[in-house]
Amino acid sequence: MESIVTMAKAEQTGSYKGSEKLRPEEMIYHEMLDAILDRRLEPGMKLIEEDLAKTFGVSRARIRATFLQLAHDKLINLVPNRGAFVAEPTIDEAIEVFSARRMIEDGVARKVATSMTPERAEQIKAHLDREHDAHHRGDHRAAIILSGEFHLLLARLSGNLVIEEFLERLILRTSLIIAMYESPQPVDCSHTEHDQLLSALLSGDPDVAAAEMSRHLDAIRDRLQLQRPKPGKTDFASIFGRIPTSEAS
Amino acid sequence: MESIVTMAKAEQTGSYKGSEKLRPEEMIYHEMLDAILDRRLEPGMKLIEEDLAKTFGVSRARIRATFLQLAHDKLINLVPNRGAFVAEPTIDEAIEVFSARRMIEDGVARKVATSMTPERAEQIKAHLDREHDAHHRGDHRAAIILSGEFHLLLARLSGNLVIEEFLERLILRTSLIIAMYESPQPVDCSHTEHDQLLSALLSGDPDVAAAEMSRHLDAIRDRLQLQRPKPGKTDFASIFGRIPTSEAS
DNA sequence: GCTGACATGATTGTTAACAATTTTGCATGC
DNA sequence: GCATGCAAAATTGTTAACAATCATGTCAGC
Repeated sequence: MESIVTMAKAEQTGSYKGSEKLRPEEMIYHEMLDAILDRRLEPGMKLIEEDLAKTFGVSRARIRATFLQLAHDKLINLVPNRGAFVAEPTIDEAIEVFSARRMIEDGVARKVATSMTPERAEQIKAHLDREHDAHHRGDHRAAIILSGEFHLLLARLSGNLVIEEFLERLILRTSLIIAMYESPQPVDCSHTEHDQLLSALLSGDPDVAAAEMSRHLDAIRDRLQLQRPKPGKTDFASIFGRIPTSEAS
Repeated sequence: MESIVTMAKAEQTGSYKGSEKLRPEEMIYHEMLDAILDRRLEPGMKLIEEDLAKTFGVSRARIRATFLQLAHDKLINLVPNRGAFVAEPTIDEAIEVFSARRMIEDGVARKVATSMTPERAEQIKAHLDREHDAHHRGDHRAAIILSGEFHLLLARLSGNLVIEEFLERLILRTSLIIAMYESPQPVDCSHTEHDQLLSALLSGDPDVAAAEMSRHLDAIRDRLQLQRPKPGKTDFASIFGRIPTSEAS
């Protein structure tokens, strides 16, 4: 899996679709990923097998296999005999994802800080340039994806493939969470925070690096509107503040 | 997912098979999991769809879906047009799994140590009793599984579902690694180490707890024979100490 | 005796049709 | 007007057959 990387690469060149020769199964997975993170597929939306099969020109069997992958990454929900729905991460889930990330990425920051080399520093700086660029272009979506890839880059530099893969999944979930809960006027300051993070990493002090990472992740979380559930299309319970018992309007 | 828990429960009562009414898809997943961890399915073994389908009395489609799940947990390898094979974790993979576990479980130990209550202590002690019991019964397999469940219990007490699920996968992989690389005469002292871990957790000091956890995980790893690859059935390269070029006997 | 092409069998990949289930719409009765 | 039951449509779940691919064994040629 290197979806985020692939996506970010595509962001640079423009469109993601068909920019590389992927096997159809991977292509479909990435297309759907793309659509979910881009909110063309809204949280809660029903995903009908046959429609998707026709859209992509493949059989339902392949769609079902893709569903299993997406469900494993918790980007969709699979309900027996009911079908597949774009995931709607709850506030509790969102909080747990950030908590898990802090737990893991503290360790990542520690390792990266204590194994820093000029070469690696350059790698990180090069990535930060791309982030700044996307931000100044006003390309919000590219900024979110590159921001995720920044964290993935650090995981890679930490030198543990297992952690890297796991974090990739968490970052995808985070992107979905951000898409769901971001403020109406997105105050996207993460690129500044990434600069500060680089400084902390360059200090070589693992405690400083970990503290900065925690602060950064908390900041992302706190910029979200995690106070009340953002009502989905039919979330009457939260709209009217009570458990739905009948269909009263 | 609560496979390990389910399996451990079954261990108590005796056989795992069919001890609970699971949906057939879950049943098959658990049966295969069971067989892999129990080494009835040896690492590298080919898994033929039709044979398994007949064995379990289901269609190939369901077997294929199960394969996707197992492959996602890295318990089998899926090779296009070739089929499914029981995973053969390499030494490097094994080391990375332990490294990742240390990274995560250090944090788990910290959290559990700082949130200990008499009730939770009792929960842990009760589990340790079961471990000792299995050990004195000489039930090696139950001991391995309960040992894994001990770590999973701590993850649960740490209060993060994301971490818990991730760690469950890593523990499953660890079980496979242990099955592959354990010493001929298994010196299974982990139950003693778990006692020490409990002491460290009860101290309430997060640093002490984390240090003990690291020591424990390193100890498990160091008890394995991770120096040279354990030859599979047809690993002539390691048997004869050279690259295979022809079929010379 | 060894190499390589070829045919054969085994296995995976794919498709389409059928069965089971759920959802939707409509009519009926209160 | 509203709930209930029923029928129809839509959708998922399952199966079996077919196509494509890979592994194996055989045999001609050198």
